[in-house]
Amino acid sequence: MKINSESTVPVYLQVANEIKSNIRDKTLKPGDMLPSDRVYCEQLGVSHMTVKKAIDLLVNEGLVVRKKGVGTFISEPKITQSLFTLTGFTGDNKAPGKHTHSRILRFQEEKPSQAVAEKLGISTEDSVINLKRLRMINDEIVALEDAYINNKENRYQEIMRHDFETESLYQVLGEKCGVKLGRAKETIEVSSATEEINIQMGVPLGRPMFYLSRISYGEGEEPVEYVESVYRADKYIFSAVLTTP
Amino acid sequence: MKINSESTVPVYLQVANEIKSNIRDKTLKPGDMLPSDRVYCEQLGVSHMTVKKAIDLLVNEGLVVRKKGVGTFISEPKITQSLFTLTGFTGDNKAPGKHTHSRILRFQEEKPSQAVAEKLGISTEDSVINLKRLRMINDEIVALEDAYINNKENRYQEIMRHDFETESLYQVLGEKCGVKLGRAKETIEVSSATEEINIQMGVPLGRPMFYLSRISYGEGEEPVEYVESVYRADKYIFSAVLTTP
DNA sequence: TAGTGGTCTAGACCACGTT
DNA sequence: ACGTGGTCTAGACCACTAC
Repeated sequence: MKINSESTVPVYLQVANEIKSNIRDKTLKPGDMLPSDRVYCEQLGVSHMTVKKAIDLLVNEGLVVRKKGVGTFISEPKITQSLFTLTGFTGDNKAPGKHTHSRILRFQEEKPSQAVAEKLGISTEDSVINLKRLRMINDEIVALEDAYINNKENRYQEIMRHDFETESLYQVLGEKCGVKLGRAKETIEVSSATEEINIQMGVPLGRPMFYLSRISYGEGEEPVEYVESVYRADKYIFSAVLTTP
Repeated sequence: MKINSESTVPVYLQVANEIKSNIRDKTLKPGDMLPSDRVYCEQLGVSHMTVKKAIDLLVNEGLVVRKKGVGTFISEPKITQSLFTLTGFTGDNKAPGKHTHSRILRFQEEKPSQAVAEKLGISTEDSVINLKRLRMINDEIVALEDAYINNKENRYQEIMRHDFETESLYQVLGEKCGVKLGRAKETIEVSSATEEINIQMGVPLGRPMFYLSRISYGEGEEPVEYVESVYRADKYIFSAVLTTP
């Protein structure tokens, strides 16, 4: 447990590696608390800022989680989710000891923005249903989903009569609206948490996040929904089974 | 262009937003250089460390790129790549004014590790061909690919006779080995750049990266290759077309 | 040589959660 | 009240790049 300040390797990196090996050696388990920043300062003889930078590295790797006023903890393993399934978020996360629910942030019929209208192949005078939900697993916010359902000619008006805190959108679409989703185009990128994400999801600013964008089509190739989602990158692994045509 | 130090909004965030709006207002184009850290310090009346933290935010968002001893520059837009295509990296990035090539880091026949053998459904006594390549677009390193090809009973020995700095692995597999890839299982997660990535790809430590893992199967459902890839998250958007069975 | 970004310190103050 | 992490400073030194 020594820092070599003569080394070309930055001190904060030496500290980060030191803590990493501490984690491995002592076989700390998920949920365990680490020594505080100040303890590391004394033990390693470096400044507060340097320890902070080192631990920030581990946070961005998803190894540990910091809680203001409480401490730093070894984080839980990541969740694996299919990129696209008919069951969606709800069905995808059915497992023993794991319960999911949603908090609705917005649920209304409206006229689409130009961008949304283009994605759905409709006009800005048509109707869409906007459903914006926080997604939770075991009461922890893990994702934010902002869905726009193509409601041209009020074809899916039925949707407005459901409660999506508990019901699954895909289930209602399939069972009540008679739409089978056959195909989807999806893009995935990484960006950092915006102020809105910070407020809505409680994720610190600048933390890397998955940004997914998806257009789902019915069996007749007509666009049914356009979704923009943000997932916590420290908690998710996405999986896909791909076939070549 | 003022900083309100009384605000509950952290100064570094105000600075980051200030710079963001500067970027938008002055319509700086990709490749343009930003004012130096010290200029921002004076203009905004904040310390070096605070400006650095603000700009680090933008760097992690992929908005700007820092070059040691040179300056900070507006970054180029992201590359979109399919999650899985038969053409692979080479074919996927064929576009006017865009040329791709590879640098081979390792290319050898060997006995697989336990982990690789399991993925390919073979024994550690069988043979695999390990092909590790840096992937470049316009001479810039954008990915590192580490592929293990199932060479049980020397079925694809042919591969060793090719030069994968210029040739495409999938093309050789298809045309010379008579293997058509029919299906693939892929996982995608985000983690930060390790020391190896830092050295091999020249990406600063801790920067978020896409980590992809893929097993590709031939038409007879036998595993053909196992690949672990790392992509620069500031440069890539992945896209997929998904179908429900 | 001059300018750039990168690291580091010692100490300050804050907001937060637990006790 | 106390300990936690979060922010911020003023100044220092370094390594790198360009001229």
